[in-house]
Amino acid sequence: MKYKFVKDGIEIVGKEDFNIEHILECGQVFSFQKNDNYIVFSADKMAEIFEDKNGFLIKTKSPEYFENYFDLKTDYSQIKRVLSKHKILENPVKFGYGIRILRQNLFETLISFIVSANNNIKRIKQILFRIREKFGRKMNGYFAFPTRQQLLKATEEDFAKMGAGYRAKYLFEVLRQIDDNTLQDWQKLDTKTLRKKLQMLMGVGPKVADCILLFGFSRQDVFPVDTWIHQMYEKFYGKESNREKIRFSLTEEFGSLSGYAQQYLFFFMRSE
DNA sequence: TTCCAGGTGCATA
DNA sequence: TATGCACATGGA
Repeated sequence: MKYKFVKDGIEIVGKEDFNIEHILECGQVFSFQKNDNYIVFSADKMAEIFEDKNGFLIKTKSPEYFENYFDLKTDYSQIKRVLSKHKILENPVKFGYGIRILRQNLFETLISFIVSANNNIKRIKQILFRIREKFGRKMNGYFAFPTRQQLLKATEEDFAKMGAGYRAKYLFEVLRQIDDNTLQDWQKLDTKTLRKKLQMLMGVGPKVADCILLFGFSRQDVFPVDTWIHQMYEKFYGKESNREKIRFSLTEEFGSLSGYAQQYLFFFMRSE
């Protein structure tokens, strides 16, 4: 995929490997709005994405940040070629052709996916927007995602009032289990060790850990198994199984491309 | 009214 | 190690 930096941001040429609807609606991210165009918020940055007949314009004041965020240097055509050879992924890859796995802010990803547990996407988005509004820095026309220091001011009741439900306690606790540098420091760990570290955090089990690994730490060798993937697996492979076995089986099958495979499947399943 | 949503923590055997 | 249950909330 070709892209270039322009005056207002980044210009994406072509539509085969970049589709903003696929990217934002495939369940990997919750902080975005759809008006006439999509607007996405990440940490304290924002971008508005415009579509024209040749491709897309990522309008932003932080082009380098969003070049990384949208993973523009990775060749998704190649990934899709390999994955399409798996029977189960043939249609999902066609359907979600424009998906890219985002490289999201670590702290924001941690908080977001703790909120996501046993919750639905619409409500997850609402809760996270309230957290931004109440504790994030006011920017020009939007709110930044709060830093750990800002969120330390929140009480458990504050999180509950914002709709977090029983996860309010997890949020309150996890902020005190890490310090300001913990997640950055963990980047040097291998995936298996990092996964164990994450699961020691309050509200972080196998599924949430895998999402943080994939969408925050860019570890594409993990395969988050949620209710949708669980359903899909039992339907397609025709056998009952538990999440841990499914996770093992699918990471064996897809290896270093597990995370990509998972996103095409998840997006496809949810569309049906 | 009951079920479900990108599950996890905790008690129990 | 594995299983069962409780857990906030709101839409279908």
